[in-house]
Amino acid sequence: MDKEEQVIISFRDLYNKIAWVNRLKLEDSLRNYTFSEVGCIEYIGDNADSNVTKLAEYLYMTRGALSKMTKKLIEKGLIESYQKPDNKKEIYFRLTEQGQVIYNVHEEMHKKFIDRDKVVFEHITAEQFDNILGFMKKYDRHLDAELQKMEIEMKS
Amino acid sequence: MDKEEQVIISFRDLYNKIAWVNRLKLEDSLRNYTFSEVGCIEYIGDNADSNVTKLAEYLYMTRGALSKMTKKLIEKGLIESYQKPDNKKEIYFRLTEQGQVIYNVHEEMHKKFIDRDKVVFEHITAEQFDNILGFMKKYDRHLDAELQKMEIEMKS
DNA sequence: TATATTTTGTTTCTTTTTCAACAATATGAA
DNA sequence: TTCATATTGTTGAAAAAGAAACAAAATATA
Repeated sequence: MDKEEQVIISFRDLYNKIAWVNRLKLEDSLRNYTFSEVGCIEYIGDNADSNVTKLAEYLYMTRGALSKMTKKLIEKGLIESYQKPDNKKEIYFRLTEQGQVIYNVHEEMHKKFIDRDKVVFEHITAEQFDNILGFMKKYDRHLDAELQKMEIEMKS
Repeated sequence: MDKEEQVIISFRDLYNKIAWVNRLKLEDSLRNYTFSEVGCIEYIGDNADSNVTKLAEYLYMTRGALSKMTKKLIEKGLIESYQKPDNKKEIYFRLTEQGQVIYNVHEEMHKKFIDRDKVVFEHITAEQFDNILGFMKKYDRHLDAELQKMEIEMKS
């Protein structure tokens, strides 16, 4: 296995472990909400005028799934929907006060995760940080190009 | 947002995008199998004496889910189960010939992904590679310690 | 403008996954 | 050994999520 492959594999395994640990913690402190629901609340709290389509893209789920999820969150009183006078099609969401409480709990947890993992970054220099961030940006752009290729293939 | 947080967020977003792109490609070339099923076949192909419990840990799913999934894969003729003379409880899996075909397709796809992303690693020095791998290893160990802490908390 | 195409959100049906209880077996402790 | 505890795999019911078809509205095209 060459270095590239090693990095990619380690990258995947590490991400999965991080996600797993954080998910356990998160589901422990927000017992009545699923991981997806918390993600949904997080996105709505961070993005004005979020709708089903954007949520689906962010969470890598179908619009159908998010249509149901937002409906449930409205019933639970965590979010509310609204529309704009010039658009009768799109339906946007915002947090209610109760939803904001959940959002804040999530935020706190998120900060705790960052804090918990600070030690790992201890001996990393500013230059190394920039290297890593630069690398990830490059990878991200590369994938965007790949996705565009795939879209073109799909159409033909 | 400080550098640590930036790295973690970018890391998450990048991973999700990689997983998304590769999943689309994979589901396109293995149309009759779900992503989880392919992961299951991959693990069984790579690990001797794999059982429901190990599969569940690897895929971050429940044992129940894998009990059903392996049952289905047996019905489809992709894997087969066996036991050892000295253990009447544990049930192990191995690939059938047909399962090996799926495994090989997955392997090829995996190689293609690595190859597709080679350009991103072009200007990375051997030293940088070691830095990155070292960092990920450190992070991984850190999380293992965290998981152990959580286990101890659970018991009390 | 008129019409075709695309986008958006919802719904129904089906599949996947989880949850939680369970029996069978293995392991550990007295 | 014997008995308590832990592990393993399975099951049925419920929840979560995907797939596909659809209507309504927005956008593009002619």
